[in-house]
Amino acid sequence: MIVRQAANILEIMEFFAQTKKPATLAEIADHFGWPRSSTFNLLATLSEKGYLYEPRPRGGFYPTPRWLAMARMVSEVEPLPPWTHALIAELSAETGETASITAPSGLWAVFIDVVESQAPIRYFATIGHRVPIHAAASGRALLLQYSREERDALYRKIEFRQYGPSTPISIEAVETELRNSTARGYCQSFGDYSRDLAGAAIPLPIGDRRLSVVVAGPEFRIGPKVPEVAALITRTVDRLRPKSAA
Amino acid sequence: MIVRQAANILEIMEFFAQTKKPATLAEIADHFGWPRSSTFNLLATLSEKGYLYEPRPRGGFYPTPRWLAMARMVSEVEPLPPWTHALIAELSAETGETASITAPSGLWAVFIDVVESQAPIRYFATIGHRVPIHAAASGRALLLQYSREERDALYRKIEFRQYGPSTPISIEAVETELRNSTARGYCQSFGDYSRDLAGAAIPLPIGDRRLSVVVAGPEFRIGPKVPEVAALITRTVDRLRPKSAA
DNA sequence: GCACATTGTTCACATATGTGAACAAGATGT
DNA sequence: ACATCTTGTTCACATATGTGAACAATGTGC
Repeated sequence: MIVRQAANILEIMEFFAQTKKPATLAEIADHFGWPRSSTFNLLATLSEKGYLYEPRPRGGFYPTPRWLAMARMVSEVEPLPPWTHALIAELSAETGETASITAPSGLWAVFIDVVESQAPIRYFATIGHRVPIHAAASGRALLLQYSREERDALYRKIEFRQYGPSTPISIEAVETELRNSTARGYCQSFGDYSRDLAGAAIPLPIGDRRLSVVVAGPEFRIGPKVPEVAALITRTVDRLRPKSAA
Repeated sequence: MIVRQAANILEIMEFFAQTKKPATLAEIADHFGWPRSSTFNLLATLSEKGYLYEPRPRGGFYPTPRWLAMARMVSEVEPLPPWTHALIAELSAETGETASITAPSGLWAVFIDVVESQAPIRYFATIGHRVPIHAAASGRALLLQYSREERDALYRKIEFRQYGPSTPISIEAVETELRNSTARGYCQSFGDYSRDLAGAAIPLPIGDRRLSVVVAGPEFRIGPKVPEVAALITRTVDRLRPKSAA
């Protein structure tokens, strides 16, 4: 069950992150098509808890810096080492595609850092974006770091869906693709989950954390270049990763 | 009406900001005394929206960097100039008390930046904290920047409560205190809102924004020194504020 | 390797919650 | 200064939502 009002306050914050200016109750209500009264309750709750304020009289609401203070506190734990951001920045610049770091989360691979392509047609992904762990290059690069027992535990929960023509829809299909990936030296996907999307990924263990790097873009553009993109990822990781780290 | 589930996800985030480590469903449910099933729904909602993930298998949930990305986006609009943080940092260091920048929000003054005292007994305030605009030194320093008409509009909505012996409980009492503050050169409060709390504040207009600086602490410690603290605030603002700015 | 304890997940129902309609307060234009 | 339009606020009721109990899956100790 999705908790509507919990989701709504995230929507409100995302709205402010986009518009980047104060908004009145009426504007917010209209934007989402919510009743005034419901919007009123939400804004009152956020204000009372100190997360929203009215910068100027009748000038509408805006988030307080409290969000930033809170986000900083949670993010200073286990921050990604700086070289990982440099890594995806460089990969994105070299390839012109979107590059990301992903982490496992149950049955999903979650994007925890993203540098977007600048191309007009591009893979639009944001931090927090999720893809099924077995049906994406990034996810399979995570699965490669699991033991067979751990993977089996996941497989039991997955309901295999045919997202696209090439989606692996059985445990065996996934395991086969993993073996192929090991032989090949990288993971790849051609629309396995998202239509028209292709990408290359490799595992990126850091300390005891299981992460992966992925470069992805429209199939027509990146498709033929997947092997060379994969090679570039490998080379760049080798160069940027400190020798001391595992 | 307070929207419970909206407030709850803020509670969850604050919980993570405090503990700074992943927590399982059971831990969170126990901490708040929530039913497992309700907690499950909340965590599922946050995960689905990309705000929570499970860093390692069966290792519990933790917020994704998406919070940080979002908070950064909203906060890069109208950031406070750097010298304001230097200002309260210096004031806190010099006085040993808590120093803050506040902004108006309807009937409240909201703390938008805070440097806490290091003393064991101290004014504990966080970014987002709110005090009634008419019953606190910081708030009155904001009111001084309003026109009489604007203040009247606020007065109509205030329900005057006797928070402490010295709380101004009428429009006239507030206006008198404002006139005294102007004559005195600074705003002060001795337990007007919070028991045992005293403070000094002055207006701090920046561009078209109406802000204030306040230094506050336990009455027994800061009480006798309020005039000299106020003088220190004024001097320090004069020194740090760029001459070009209004 | 089995029994027990703990954690995670589903579902039907009682009840807490969102909302439409009516009202109040401000803003806008003449 | 008045009438009109827009925005903000309250409240009672219909209904969407939280939750207890029962179940499943996983971890732990012997």
